[in-house]
Amino acid sequence: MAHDERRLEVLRAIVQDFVSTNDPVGSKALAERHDLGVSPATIRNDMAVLEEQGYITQPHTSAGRVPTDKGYRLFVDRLSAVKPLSAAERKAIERFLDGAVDLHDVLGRTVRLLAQLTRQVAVVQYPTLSRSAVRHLEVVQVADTRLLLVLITDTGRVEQRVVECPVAVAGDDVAELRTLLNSAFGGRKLAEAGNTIPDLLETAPKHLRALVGAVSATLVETLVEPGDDRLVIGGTANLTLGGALDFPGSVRPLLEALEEQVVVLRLMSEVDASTVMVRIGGENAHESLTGASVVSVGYGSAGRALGGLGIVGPTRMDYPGNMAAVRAVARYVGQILAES
Amino acid sequence: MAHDERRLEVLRAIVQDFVSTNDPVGSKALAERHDLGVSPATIRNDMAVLEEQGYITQPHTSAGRVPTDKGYRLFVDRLSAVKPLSAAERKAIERFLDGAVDLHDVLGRTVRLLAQLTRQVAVVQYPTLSRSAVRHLEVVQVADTRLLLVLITDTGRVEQRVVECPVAVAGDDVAELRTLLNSAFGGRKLAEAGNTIPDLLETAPKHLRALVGAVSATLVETLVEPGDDRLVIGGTANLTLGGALDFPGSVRPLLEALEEQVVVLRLMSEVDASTVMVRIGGENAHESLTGASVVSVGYGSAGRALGGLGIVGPTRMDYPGNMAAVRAVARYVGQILAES
DNA sequence: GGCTGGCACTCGGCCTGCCGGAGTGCCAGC
DNA sequence: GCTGGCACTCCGGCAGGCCGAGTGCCAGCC
Repeated sequence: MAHDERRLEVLRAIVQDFVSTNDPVGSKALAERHDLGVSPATIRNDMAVLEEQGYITQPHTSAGRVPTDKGYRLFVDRLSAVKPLSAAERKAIERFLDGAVDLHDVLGRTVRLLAQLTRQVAVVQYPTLSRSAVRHLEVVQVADTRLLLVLITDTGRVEQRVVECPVAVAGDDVAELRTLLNSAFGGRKLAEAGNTIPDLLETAPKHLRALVGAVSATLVETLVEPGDDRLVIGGTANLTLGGALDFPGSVRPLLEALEEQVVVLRLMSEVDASTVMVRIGGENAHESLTGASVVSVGYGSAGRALGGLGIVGPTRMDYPGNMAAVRAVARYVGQILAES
Repeated sequence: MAHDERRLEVLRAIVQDFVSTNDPVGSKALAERHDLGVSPATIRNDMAVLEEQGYITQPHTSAGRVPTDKGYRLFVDRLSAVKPLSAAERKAIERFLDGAVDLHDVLGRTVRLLAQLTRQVAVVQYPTLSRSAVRHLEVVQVADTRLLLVLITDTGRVEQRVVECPVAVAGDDVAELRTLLNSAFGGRKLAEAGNTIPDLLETAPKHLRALVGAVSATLVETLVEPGDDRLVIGGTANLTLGGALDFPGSVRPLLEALEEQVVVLRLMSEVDASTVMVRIGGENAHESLTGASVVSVGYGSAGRALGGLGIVGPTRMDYPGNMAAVRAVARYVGQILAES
């Protein structure tokens, strides 16, 4: 029905206006700014229906309307077209990310870029260890019974762990251990590494067994634990952009949740490499995020999500623009990591 | 003179009261809360003098007095006794930092600990590369003409760089290169590494010269550039603790400066391992910090400062307490890093 | 000479009442 | 089913007045 059509059009107009002005939007202003072809009075009727259906709400009588979480949801699902990035923005992405010297640098630049592009808080997860493969394992002796195990993944991530050995380690053993480990784990996905350990223990020369056992135990602990996933966060200053308007309960709990990382990591673990995920306000499981929206997507190459990245901001955000930015940045990061 | 004595005592009382209550403090309240042995009227006279000398100021007529930067400076220099940490706090430091698995973890815990202890923003610098020594250099081939150089320092820091080689690298060359590099740089301070390069180039087997050249160039670039120093920041949520009172111009510029890192890195480069440095308000060179105070100190072992750590907060802070916390944490971190 | 109590003064914060504007809901008419 | 008109509501800002906190100054006292 043309009737419902227009009502959705009104909702779209409300969302757009409210996002850009940050003021509750009234029927008159809507009629002026948008070519809806009807009078304010008619719009009022539509608004009353929209409010009854729960898509919009009034902060108080005689204020304009504001979209609810449900309203934003409908907007994102049905009313927003994908907004292509401007040429300048594409250029900025390239300029920003090219010339990064290592993974740390790539992700650091990514988070700054995303924050700048979207004017929101940006979050980038390091490539998940469990989905990465071993490029190289290095063993360095630091003391008689203490080794430093350095893991280098195919995504360029480097992790280190100190391994306490049950017995003193001879100098020659280190080299032997190194080749042993690399031939056992090299090229393998870390998620599968656990399976090869029994084999490895069996075939290892006797004098190395204890050593191999200790080292592989550490290795497995390091990668099985999802708590070892890392996060880079940037643009927190953007939280204060909208004054106290965007986050009525102050930005404090949000900052705390971001620093805690646990909450955000859980979010990132749900990403998918092909579709941008949007969680609006109350859709977020964790309480500290119920006043915020999260736009996230996985990055990686060939459909394999290495990790997630995204933004966190007020529910009053430019969804189409931010979704486009997040997707574009993720693609580019995926490319860069595939190259190196 | 007993006269001046008391005036300083009044200043101390003002600082203490203002820090704990966040309200401008008046003569009457001062006389009640502190045993100054004189009447409010006398205190008023002293306050008038202190104000004339620039140690305190009135936000407006008929409000109490508030210390100026100069007042805090005098307080820190002459009026504050070192406040020993409570047993519980010492315990907390140990509990928090023990059990860290690697450098990243140690510094991450440190920053959380400091933020929690002081209720301010905490900043921890990674051990400076130039002051560290090479524990091990690892070379991994990623492509025909591309090597991954991994540097492990004696402080447990791991850095990686991709090296583009002028010629294709043979598999055997990698192992040779590795031993060569390690015998040349192993155990050496990175700051001196540059000097050994000419020697190294001369003694290197001919077929490796180009390779060695490329690798050592990357190595030097990595360590000479101070921009490669890293920072961990935590507790930014604490900036919002005092409401809008502590940072009238909003916390925005401060958050931006912290994320920028450059400003903070410069601060950290000036630390000294033996004395806690306090910069109050306008004493900070950078404009974004003129409304804040910084308490910092170097950490390390045996007088050698590996890096800096500290806190950033409002000028209205508990200087003695924060100085004690910063010093204690730095000591403990130094110990832990010396052990590993 | 320095301290003290008293007193007049200042000024910000808060509460009150008031008004205008924005926006709504409803209704009758087209 | 849309539209113009109208009465109603309620927020936000403004002016005025009061109160309290705090000061500066002065005369008197030790």
